[in-house]
Amino acid sequence: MKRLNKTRYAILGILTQRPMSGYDIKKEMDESTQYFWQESPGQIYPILAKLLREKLVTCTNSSTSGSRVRNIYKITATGLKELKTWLAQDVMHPTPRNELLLKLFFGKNSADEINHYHVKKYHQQLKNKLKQYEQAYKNIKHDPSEHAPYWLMTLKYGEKILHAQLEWCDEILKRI
Amino acid sequence: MKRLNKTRYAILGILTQRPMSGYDIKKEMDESTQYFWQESPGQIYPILAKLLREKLVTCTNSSTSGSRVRNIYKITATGLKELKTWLAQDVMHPTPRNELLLKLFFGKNSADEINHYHVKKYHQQLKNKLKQYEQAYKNIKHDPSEHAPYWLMTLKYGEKILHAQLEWCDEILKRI
DNA sequence: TTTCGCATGTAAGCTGTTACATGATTCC
DNA sequence: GGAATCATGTAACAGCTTACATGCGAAA
Repeated sequence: MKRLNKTRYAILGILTQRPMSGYDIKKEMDESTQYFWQESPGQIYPILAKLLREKLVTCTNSSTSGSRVRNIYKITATGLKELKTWLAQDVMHPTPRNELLLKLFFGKNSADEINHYHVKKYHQQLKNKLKQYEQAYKNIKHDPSEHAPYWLMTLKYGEKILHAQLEWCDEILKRI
Repeated sequence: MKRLNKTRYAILGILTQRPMSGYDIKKEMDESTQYFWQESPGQIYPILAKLLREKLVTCTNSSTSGSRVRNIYKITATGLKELKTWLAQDVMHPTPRNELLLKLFFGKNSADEINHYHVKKYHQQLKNKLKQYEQAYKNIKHDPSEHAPYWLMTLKYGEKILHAQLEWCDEILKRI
């Protein structure tokens, strides 16, 4: 089973919203998908060039507007088709690594103050994240985009998980 | 901020249970940490050799027992010290990628039957996983190891998350 | 004028997986 | 005898991050 490049689909997907530059794509992801999908510029630019060669996107060089040069990419009909094909394919669910759990699993070798500290700190970070989710929720609710219902589903997922994680922290902190 | 190799600590941590061969380490992880940490043989063997060179483990070649050759690795005092240092260091919490959420985020470009299918299938897989967790829970409860309380904490985490994920699936399946 | 954000890209390097190679032993 | 499992390893390469290089325009 070969691994296939999902970055290309993430980029194509973002481009269904509107034509964008590589820089815009990065920013867009930082504002919307950052809790379950991130890309670095070192990935985006080379893959954008590849997508262009494969004619899945077109590029208009907007140097005409008097301001600085920006490469604006737009998804093509072929690109949209390729995206839809991928969307219909079965999803892989690899178990992500969790460093906190690994440390806790070996917790016997550590002082319990240390184990407690790790969980406590995690708890604090989760609470901050939850606030950001609540803010994002407000923003999307007023978004008239047709995509909004789907965005809400992914947000809902994050919230549910966060609450479960917070509950777990509370229980663990009582134990150690 | 450089990334540091966590595989070495996973291996050292497993070796605190008892001396083991590379093969055993793999099996041990498959049976205990597989829901939050996995390693492939292609990682384990080279890193074991490296740990040996750094004197964090020792190796006794048990060809004497008449059976086939097995390299049994044992953690040294230095190795244990290195493990403990790592255990005390702050934990990084990178957001793992989630392909299902990415597809759902782009769900507007897909038929809703497809979106529904993905979530439904995920739901089924989660239910199977939950059964495995319940089995693992029973096994650990009867384990007299001093590590057992910590193992239970990681298991608890998995259960909490699973329930949250299942709930989310139920809600989403009503919507699409 | 100098700093910051915009904007695009490249190169190096690490992590980790997959696939392959090899051969012994045990069980049916 | 043949299959499955035990057991150790290597090579190729995909994927991704980090750091770096470059330069424009706007604002302070």
